[in-house]
Amino acid sequence: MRDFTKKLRVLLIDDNANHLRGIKELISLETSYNVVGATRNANLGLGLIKKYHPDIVLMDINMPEKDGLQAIQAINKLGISTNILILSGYDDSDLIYRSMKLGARGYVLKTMASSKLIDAIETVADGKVYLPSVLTTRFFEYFQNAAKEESNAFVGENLLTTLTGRENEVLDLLTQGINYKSIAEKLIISETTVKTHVNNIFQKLQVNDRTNAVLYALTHGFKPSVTSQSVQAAA
Amino acid sequence: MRDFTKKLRVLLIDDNANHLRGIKELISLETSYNVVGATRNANLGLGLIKKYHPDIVLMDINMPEKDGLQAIQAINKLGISTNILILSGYDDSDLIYRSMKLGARGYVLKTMASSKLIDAIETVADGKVYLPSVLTTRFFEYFQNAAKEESNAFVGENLLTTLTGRENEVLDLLTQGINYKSIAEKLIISETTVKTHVNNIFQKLQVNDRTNAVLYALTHGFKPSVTSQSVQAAA
DNA sequence: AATTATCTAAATCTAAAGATTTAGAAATTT
DNA sequence: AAATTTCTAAATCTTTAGATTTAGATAATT
Repeated sequence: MRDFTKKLRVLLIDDNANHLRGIKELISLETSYNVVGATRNANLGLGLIKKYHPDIVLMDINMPEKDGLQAIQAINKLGISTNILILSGYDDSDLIYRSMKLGARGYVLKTMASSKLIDAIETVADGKVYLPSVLTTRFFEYFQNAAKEESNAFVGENLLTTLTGRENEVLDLLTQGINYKSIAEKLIISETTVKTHVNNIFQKLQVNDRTNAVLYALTHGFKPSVTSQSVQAAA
Repeated sequence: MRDFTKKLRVLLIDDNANHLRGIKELISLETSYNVVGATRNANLGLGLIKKYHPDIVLMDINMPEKDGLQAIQAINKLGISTNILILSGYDDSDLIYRSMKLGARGYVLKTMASSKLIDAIETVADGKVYLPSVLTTRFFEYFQNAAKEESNAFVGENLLTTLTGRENEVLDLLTQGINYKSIAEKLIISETTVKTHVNNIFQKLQVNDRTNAVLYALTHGFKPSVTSQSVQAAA
């Protein structure tokens, strides 16, 4: 959670000197903000971020070539908990999408009212995400599709529930592509016992070989019941 | 896209008679809306939806028991292009999450200003999604996690790119858990040829058996290059 | 024209996987 | 106490799977 007793430290990156000045003035009007730096160059910006660890980086995406997107990646690779808010002149849904995918936390159009910009800064500083509604829709629909696929994995009875604890352990190792011998070593039981378990698994999952057992497991939400895992770690 | 020459047909469902009346009046003030029905019962609402095919269903989620969530599912099962906007007294992030997962397109708190409600209706009617910022963040982060996992599948060189066309076809069938004999039949080549291909695949993917080949394929974004698929469909 | 990549195929072999039956020990449930 | 489930194990057998070598026919490239 954000500390409201301290001023928000903001860094500006915009290759257009006029914009840079304008935004700086606009933000300086807010008493709760502190502009720790302003630069026209993405690389210089990176250095300043390393130096000052700002809470928010306000960055223009329409900088020389595709520097903007690369800068987002570079900033996130620093491992600093800085939230990136993108400023853009264009309402390009695909550009926003890519920016967000690379790790930006908000997107504001330059044509928007300045109150919206403050709104966005507050939202992003608060750890939340600020997006145009078109993009909210896009991300949501991505989620909904994934949720649908996920639920498809659970239609009908899930045969995985019929497996015993030991069978789950064996299936876990099968899904890692391990052969009988190694499974026996890992579980410290004989190879014939493993075969017995595997055959029981096949019958329960109604398959005839390990490949289909693994495929069944992966498409039906198999999650190993992390039993003896810690013990095996040493092996 | 929405047809702006026609009035938006809105249906209301809220078990509280006072709320129902209030919302109805509020919406009736808007000249571009047309309330085609208002009911206090979710089941009755379902009937009205079937009858009138409204553009928007404004529904209270806090109805008797968990009827609200079930109603969302029921409405979507009708296969009618109705957009559901949820009204709720509680700012319960998890309830919103589940509502949206089940197919709602927007969520508005009853404590919000009426202008926000109109905003939400417009947004949802426009085919977009309307969400509180907390939820926007949640959905976005879901997306970002997925995107990260996806990109993890492509770190380093992807050995899948070294496969020839035929090898891709064979691998495709391997990932379906099919054995040598059936693969040979499907591709109308001899079993020994299939073995040759499979061995070449193993070497290229640096694995020793089909299970690991399949696992490699699945974790590295393998998408069969849909070549002779149509031909095999008959087999 | 020569080289290389790809697809095809056979033969041979070894190793691994899978099927099936039987059975004892321990833990759980009825 | 009796019955059932689970985990263990062996023996035996059949069937795939996988490794390796060799090689002819096209197709694509240089």
